Amino acid sequence: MARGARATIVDVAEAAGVSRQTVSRAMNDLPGISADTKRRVLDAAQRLAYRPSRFGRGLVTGGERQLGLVVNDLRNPYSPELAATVVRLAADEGWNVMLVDIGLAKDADRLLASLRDQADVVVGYLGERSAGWEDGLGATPLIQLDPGGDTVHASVRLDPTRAVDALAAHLVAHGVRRPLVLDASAQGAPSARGAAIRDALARHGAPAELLHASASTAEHAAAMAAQAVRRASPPDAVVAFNDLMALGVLSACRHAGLDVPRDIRVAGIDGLTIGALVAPTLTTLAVDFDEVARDTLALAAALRDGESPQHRTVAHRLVLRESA
Amino acid sequence: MARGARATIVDVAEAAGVSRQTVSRAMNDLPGISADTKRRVLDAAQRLAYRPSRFGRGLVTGGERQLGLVVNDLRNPYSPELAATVVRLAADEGWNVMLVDIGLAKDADRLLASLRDQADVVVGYLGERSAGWEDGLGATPLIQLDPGGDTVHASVRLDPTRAVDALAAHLVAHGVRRPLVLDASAQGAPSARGAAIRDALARHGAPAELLHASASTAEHAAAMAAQAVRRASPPDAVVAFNDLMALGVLSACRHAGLDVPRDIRVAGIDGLTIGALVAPTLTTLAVDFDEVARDTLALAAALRDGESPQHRTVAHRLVLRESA
DNA sequence: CTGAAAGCGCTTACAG
DNA sequence: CTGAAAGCGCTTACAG
Repeated sequence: MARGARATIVDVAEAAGVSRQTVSRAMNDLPGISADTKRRVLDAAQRLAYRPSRFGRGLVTGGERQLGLVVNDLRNPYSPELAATVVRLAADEGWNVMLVDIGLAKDADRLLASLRDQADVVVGYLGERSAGWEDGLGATPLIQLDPGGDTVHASVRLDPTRAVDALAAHLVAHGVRRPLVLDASAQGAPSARGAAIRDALARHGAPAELLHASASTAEHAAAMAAQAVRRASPPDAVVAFNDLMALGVLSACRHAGLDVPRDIRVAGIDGLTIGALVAPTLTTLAVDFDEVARDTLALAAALRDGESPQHRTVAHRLVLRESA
Repeated sequence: MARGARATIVDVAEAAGVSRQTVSRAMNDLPGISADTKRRVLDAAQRLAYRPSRFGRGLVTGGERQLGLVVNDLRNPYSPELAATVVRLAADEGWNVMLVDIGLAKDADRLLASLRDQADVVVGYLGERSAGWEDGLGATPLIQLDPGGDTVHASVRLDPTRAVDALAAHLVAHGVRRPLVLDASAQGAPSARGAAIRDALARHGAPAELLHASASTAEHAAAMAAQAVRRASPPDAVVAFNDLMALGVLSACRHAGLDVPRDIRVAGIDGLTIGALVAPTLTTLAVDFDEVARDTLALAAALRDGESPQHRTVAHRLVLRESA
């Protein structure tokens, strides 16, 4: 055994004076080995700090299933809430989860290659990088989470249609007449959900102004909301692209001395846990993370077994709280 | 190639009419292959949906470094904030991160075995499970995050001492006389940080009442705080075991019609991002996640290279905001 | 209860 | 530019 190199099964076999497969028996709690021999082997293993190579073992056993989970920015609580659910359910079904934050990555190419090589199935939000990723992943199966357009890959989509309609009806019923939709999209064009909200409000008789934030952060949203509420004819409701932005809006309203929901109503999208902790608690269109995670794992299992890509859809649910 | 089985390098070689190492050259963008041959190989690979086995490759290349990150409960934002930082910095240094939530796991044994086999180094909060885990991990190196007592493993500790003292001084200077420490610990005995806060307050002339929550959730904290503020002689400050509990306290105060910080001051520990978004913004003892993650990765690299376990300490920092 | 042989899927020298 | 050989570290039958 070379100095500094990791011990292999052969090193342990030599140290214990047995054959390789006897070492394998001892390490894996297999039958057909005397207690005495087993102890001797385990002692030698410990002495050499022996750890079976996951590659050697995986080559013959097939290895464990590894799911590559790609999120956009773990600093938005949406990502960890989803990741938490996926990690929990994945563990129950025997998948390991390799977590990759593509939003913060300096070296996206390396991460991509890493996912391609290390994960059996990749699942995630690719956003506008979809095209490049689809190439970079090669033959590694991909499940797209809420893809913008059509996709040849498996996908789990979110459908806000019904919840958006319910929210619009609720707002209008409570007297909202000048709603502002605080959208977020890199290109400056309305996002799909931004457009859906605007359309629903219009249908219910309260045409909305549409504003675009260049980044979907609380800070951006707070800054834009602070400006909007200072105008001569301020909005009487703000529906934000996501809960994080809605929190920023709440913060701006508070600093502007506005009472929510009396002076202005605020709603977000995502259904983050934190929305129930803030003051006022946040009305939102909630995603059922459990359902998304379950669907995702079902699709992943199918892909891994060589089945063709499937598609699922999860609907948002209107959760009325204090803010709207 | 068997029906349903994954294509191997040999299948591609046969389909393309070349040898295995020519396939390897094509797949890995190595030199010494004609453009024509390469295209033919890549075509065959695509046709067969060929994906190089990470085990076959890892066996000869040594494979990528895999860090097993163990968190206690991803639903507490502390875990994802830490995970986010670790994932980001780990990616920069070429580590993959396998994320495991031990708090939510049904089958901790399987997860442990999985970690032992799949990760090169395991890092995490083991809490009261330390003993069992240390055995279960076998020879896989472990870095304990903020271990309670002494440990033979590498560790990154958090040290609240100075920040706690600064907080106590601040509270007392602002007239606090009847502080309540809302602690959390499974055994009902004061936690290390609970005791540190109590001692610091006593030193500064404001002996505190110590209350134990059985779980460190916002809900538990809210319930206990709601009771405490209803008493004849309510506390004039609450320092919570962590930010999540402090958020629960804020919520309880709000529902009780108390103004924070005028009627009662509230502080937490952790420095969660969300603390800056709530109303009022939360005073806290912040952990520098970047420093923790950097230290962790440094220790992990050392362990992987066979060096002996090291120990680091990261100090909390008092962040004064509106709530105290 | 123990061991000799074969093989998992890949890459790395080395020949040609 | 291409291929035959060896070997990475393990487990799975199969003999004894």
